Order: sequence, then structure tokens, then C-alpha cells
Amino acid sequence: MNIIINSSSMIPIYEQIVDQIKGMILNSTLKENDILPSVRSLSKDLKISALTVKKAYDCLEQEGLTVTIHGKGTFVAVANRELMREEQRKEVEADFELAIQKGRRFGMQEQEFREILELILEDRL
Amino acid sequence: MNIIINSSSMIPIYEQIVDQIKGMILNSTLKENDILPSVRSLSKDLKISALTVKKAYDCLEQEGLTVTIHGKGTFVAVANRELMREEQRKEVEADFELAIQKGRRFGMQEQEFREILELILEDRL
Amino acid sequence: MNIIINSSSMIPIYEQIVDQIKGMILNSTLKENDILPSVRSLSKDLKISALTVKKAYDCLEQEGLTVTIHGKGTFVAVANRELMREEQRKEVEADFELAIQKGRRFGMQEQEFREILELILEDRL
Amino acid sequence: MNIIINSSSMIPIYEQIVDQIKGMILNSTLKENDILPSVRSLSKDLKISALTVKKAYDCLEQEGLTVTIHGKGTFVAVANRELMREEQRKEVEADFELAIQKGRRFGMQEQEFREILELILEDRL
DNA sequence: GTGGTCTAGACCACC
DNA sequence: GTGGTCTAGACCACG
Repeated sequence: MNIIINSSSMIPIYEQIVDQIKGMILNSTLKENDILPSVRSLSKDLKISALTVKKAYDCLEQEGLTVTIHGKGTFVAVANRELMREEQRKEVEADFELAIQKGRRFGMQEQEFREILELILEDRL
Repeated sequence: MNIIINSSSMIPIYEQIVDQIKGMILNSTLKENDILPSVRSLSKDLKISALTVKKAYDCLEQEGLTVTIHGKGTFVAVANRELMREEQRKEVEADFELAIQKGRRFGMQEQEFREILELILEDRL
Repeated sequence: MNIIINSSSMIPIYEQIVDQIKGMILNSTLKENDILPSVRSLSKDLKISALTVKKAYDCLEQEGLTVTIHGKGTFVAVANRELMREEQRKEVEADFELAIQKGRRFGMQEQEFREILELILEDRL
Repeated sequence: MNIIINSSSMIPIYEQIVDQIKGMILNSTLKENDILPSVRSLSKDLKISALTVKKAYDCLEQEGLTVTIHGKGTFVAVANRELMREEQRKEVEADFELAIQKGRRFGMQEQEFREILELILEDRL
């Protein structure tokens, strides 16, 4: 399971897990009915508390992305990919919207936002 | 004092106050040397604890946006606009960074972020 | 009355007044039985609240440096100058002692304290 | 945790805590990545409010001396010794400044400050 | 009146 | 368990 945890990030660990598994389901790294790693093995793998992994799996199940079968494991549900994609997109759009609103309150202009975006994207190259 | 508190928001009340007062200082609703409402009067006004207002005022002072004179009140500081500008920029950059991190966890590519930015900017035209 | 108030200082205004009048009594700018300015006139002079001047005069009287005669005014008491001088000296020594203790906890050496002292003294030239 | 609180002192309790923990970090009683006592345990230990300990820890974090990880605890930060040194120097300078201001209000001359400094330094030899 | 500090206890999110 | 926030009310110093 290719999950990367940044424990010094402001984002809760369980949320980082949720988001990355969501991504894997979306881009078909995880397919319908695939089994997720067990809570214990993943927690061992990532060197974090099993409770944290459990919370992440709970979130996924609550959103209908996975199904847990007692004594068997946690499986990727039959998902409406289109809908999921749309919701993720909206989440990110909302975050951008908030950031831009704040910038506008600070008097920033359109071009400055584009500069900031490019700066951050380049950081990753 | 035109401050709106959303107590059901995940954003701490004191931070909501800080942000809104920052905004007022920036758009000159509050000018240099203007006096802020007293801790007690604002807490009464907003129907929140005086300590919560105090914490917000402490944040503002810590950032150098206000000056407190004991027994007198809290006043808008003579601002170092260069420095303020720089800090605002950093704030917005941090928000962008977070939004982009989330998008990446969802598997979004660079071009998609640019599309989202343009969409939001155009919405406002 | 040659008193200088620094309202942005961390030292309370009333204490600044007390200290400066103490100094004047010591160096004989104010002599025994001299009358101090009235609370009202001094407060007007310094553009501060009369209550603040009153508090300063109360302190002086409590320390036995002045005597107030109702309806007449406040007068410099017959003081033991030697003792006063000694007490002031001890106050300042104690403040230095504290500052140096802190510096030593920080690992500063003797020469560094001398440098700091000279720097501050020069600032005033 | 060997912290001594003087509740009758004029120095706020939270500041007493900050100073003593600073001292421990400086003289390496507390080393990098050491964990501080939890807010609750220390408050219980010192028989003071948890909020007061919290405020002290906030100060330390704000100065970059500690790092707090939510749900984990508060840890001694990897220190930027250059920066720390500079801040310590400023602290001591400010204390000297105050002592000298007081002396000047008492009418002391430059040479007297030098004498006091030398007296205190010699006391320690 | 103002701000500064402190208390005792509550609820939440996170691990 | 941890820290983060908030409350309602108290006492003090300052003006």
C-alpha cells in the first residue's frame, strides 16, 4: 500500500490516509471489490496507531466507498466514480475559492494568484 | 463593530475575529490609531467570552497590527505596509499549498489546478 | 515641574512620576518643606489624569517622603537623605543583579555585560 | 519537572514557567526532542490551572523553542542557536535598559552604573 | 472605565 | 491519553 504520511503536516493523519485511498480508488489503483490492507498491517506499515487507521477506514465506509465484512476485511465498494470525481473536484474548488477570497480581501489581483499557483506547482518539479 | 461569528464553523471564534479585523484594517474600515472596541464590550456584543476576544486581540498585537495601552485600550498600529503585504502573501500561498496538496492526494494533475483557478477567477468577472 | 512622561514605556506613569520626584528630592532640586505642584496643576501640565498624579503623591507620602496638609498642599518631608540614597541604590543594584543572573543563565561572560552597558549609555549621548 | 512557582510574585505564573523552561533548554536539562510534561499533568503538579500552563507552552512555541504535535505532546524544538542567542541578548539588553532608566530617574550618572556593574561582577569572582 | 491574569470545568479533535 | 478551544466569573493594576 503506497501511502505517504507527513506527520508534521497540519492535516490529520487519518485524513491523509482517507484522501490517498480515495485517490487510488478513483484512478483505479484500487478496483471494486479489492481488499484493503488490514488495520493492523497498515498501522504497522505506516508506523502509526491502529486507531488512526481505523478512523480512516471508518470515514471511507461512512462515505460509502468501502464495505467492511466482519472477520473478512475491508473492500472497495461498487462506487459511482463519476459522482466521486465530482465531489472531490468540488472540495478542491472550495478550498481554492476560500484562498482566493482571502487574497481578494488583501487586495490581490488575478495575475498574482496565477503566479502563486505556478510557484507552488514548480516547487514539485 | 461589524463582526460576524459562526460558532458552528470549524474555524475557532478567536481566529474569525482576527481575520475580520485584519480585513477591516486592510480595507481601511479601521484606520491607524483607531481604537478597537474594548475586550469586554466586544465580548458582550458578540455574546462570547471576554477571554476569546482577548485571545483574538493578543494575536493581532503579536502580528504587530495593533498596540495595546494598559488601562486605555487597543489601537490600530501604524502599519509597516511592506511587511504586512509580505505576510498576507505568505498566508494566501499557504492556503493554495494546502488546496493543491489535497488535489494531489486525489490524483489531480497540474493542468487541472490551472483550470480550477481560471474558472474561479472568471466567475467574478 | 520638570517631569518627563513616556506613555509608551512599560513603566506605569505614576511610577515614573514617583521616581523622578524622588530623584529631585535627593539631588536637592526639591528641598525640605518645598511645596509640590497641586495634583490638578501637575495633571494639566503633563496632560494626564489627575487620578494618576494622585496615586503618585500617595506613594510618596506612604514612603514618608512627603506630607500632605489638607487644604494646603503636599510638601517635601524632613527626610533622611542618606537612607533614601542607599535604598535607591539598592533598588537599581537589584535590577542589575537580576539582569546579570538571567544573562549568566544564558551563558554570557563578563565582558558582554560591559558591552551592553556601554551600548545603552551611548544611545543617550 | 522541577519548576517552582511563586504565586505572590508580581511576575505572572505563565511567565515564570516560560523562563524556567527556557533555562532548562539552555543549560541542556531539556534536550532537543525531549517531551515536556503534558499540560494537564504539569497543571496538576503545580496545582495551577491547565490554561495557565497552556499559555506558557504557547509562548514557548511562539518563540520557536518547542513544537507541539496534536494528540502527542509538546517537544523541545531543534533549536536555531544563532537566533536564540540573538533573542537572549535582546532580553538582557532590555532588562539593563529598564534598570538604567530607573537609575536615571533617580539622578544617577553614567559612572555610577559602571561601578554597580563591576561590583556585581566582582561579587561572583 | 480599561487591559492582564487566573480559575475550574467543559467539549472537541486527534492519536 | 494528548492538545485546542471556550465559558463565566473572579481579582488585580492602571488611568
